[in-house]
Amino acid sequence: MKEITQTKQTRIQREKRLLIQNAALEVFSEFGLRGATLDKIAKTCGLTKPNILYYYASKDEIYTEVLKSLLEEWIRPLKDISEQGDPLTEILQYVQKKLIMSKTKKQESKLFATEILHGAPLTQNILAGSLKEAVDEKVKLFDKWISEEKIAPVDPYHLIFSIWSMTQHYADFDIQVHSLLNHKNHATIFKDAEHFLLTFFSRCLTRD
Amino acid sequence: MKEITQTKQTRIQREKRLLIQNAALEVFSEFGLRGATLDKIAKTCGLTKPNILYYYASKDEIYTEVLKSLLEEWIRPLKDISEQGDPLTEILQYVQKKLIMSKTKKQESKLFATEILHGAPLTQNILAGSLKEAVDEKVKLFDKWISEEKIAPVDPYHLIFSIWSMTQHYADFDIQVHSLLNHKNHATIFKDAEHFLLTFFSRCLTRD
DNA sequence: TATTTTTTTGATCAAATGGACAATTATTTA
DNA sequence: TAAATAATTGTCCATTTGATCAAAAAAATA
Repeated sequence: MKEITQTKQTRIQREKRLLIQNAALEVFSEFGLRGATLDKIAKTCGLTKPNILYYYASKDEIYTEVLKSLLEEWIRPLKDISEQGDPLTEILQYVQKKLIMSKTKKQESKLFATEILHGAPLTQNILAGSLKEAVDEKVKLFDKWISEEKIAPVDPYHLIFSIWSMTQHYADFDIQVHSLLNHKNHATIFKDAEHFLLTFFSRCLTRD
Repeated sequence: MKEITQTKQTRIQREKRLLIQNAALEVFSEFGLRGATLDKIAKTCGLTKPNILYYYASKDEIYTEVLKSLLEEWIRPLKDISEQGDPLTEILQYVQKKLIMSKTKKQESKLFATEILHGAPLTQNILAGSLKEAVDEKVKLFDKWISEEKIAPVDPYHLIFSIWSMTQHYADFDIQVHSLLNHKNHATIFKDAEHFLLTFFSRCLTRD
């Protein structure tokens, strides 16, 4: 097995690769690329180290693959913002979706954050590529909504940044959030966060 | 030199320790605790590896010291929020200060973010200690301002989280920000961000 | 200046770790 | 079922890296 063409994958190959990816996500998100070891990943998924290297040529290749599949998922909700819907509703729904992702995809959020934080060595092209495309498209839409006076005038890029940062904060900085909120119930925190964010953004987007 | 009592430090000790700390900040913020090597730190400050280990017992000790001195600086602007001032002005000034810190202390921001992201193994006690104290005090103040109807009612904890996340985003995710904004001029980005944030928060805090 | 103390460094070590490989085992296919 | 292919693993290797230490150099002190 040198080249795994997507169509010729064995059942075992599919299963094991997925197994490895899940373990890798867990380990990479906790320890980062350099802190993660093949041994840790191996132990996490119950395989041996050489067996992992039978499916992936290198540690870096695992990392890249995990990150790549993550990124597509990461962009998707943004693309769901519809020109047809009510502007404020569409944006608030996006905020909600992103917050839910922070709640249910914490590991993914942390891995992505670590990658960007350390210079995005493996994702620079994606940032400048498909992500930028998706963002630019929605920025145009927001500008249109602003010119039609359907939402208050704000810089659309910075609006998107604010949604990303505020929602992802609850995943990336969960330790801090929990620590400062006296380790309050997880569900409660997210309920409060949701209420705060929706209030916040609707106030901001419905004023001249 | 076994125990360095703060008062008995040599001139050389003070100089070299500072030299090492600066280099360590640079390297740790770029590569994280595990990605950073003593060799890199040594090369960055022009010392040899054993020489560094003459001043610090271990790599972890360097990391801890850098982080500790960073944290005090990090909390300070929060403490500056004054009960005497105009509530909205005080909060907006805090936002401004935090944004300036993101601009001028990018490395510190990234190092802190990485630490929290990976479970704050060395700062947990500080989070639960002095940071929590400072936050709780300001939360009380915000609650007071809300009850006096001087700012709009919002959850003060989440308000603080939102300020932190939105301002620090411009340091921590600078790669992404620059990439999506066509590598626009650095100063311009921060000017736009400032305008956005001030508009944003004043809208949110001046409504029923 | 002579002596003591501090600082610096070259050489070296042990542990961790990514990866290679041949031999073995399991699975698929003809 | 036999042959071929795929999957698994024990063993080993080379490199990296945090840390040690004794000897040399520099600086401080008496």
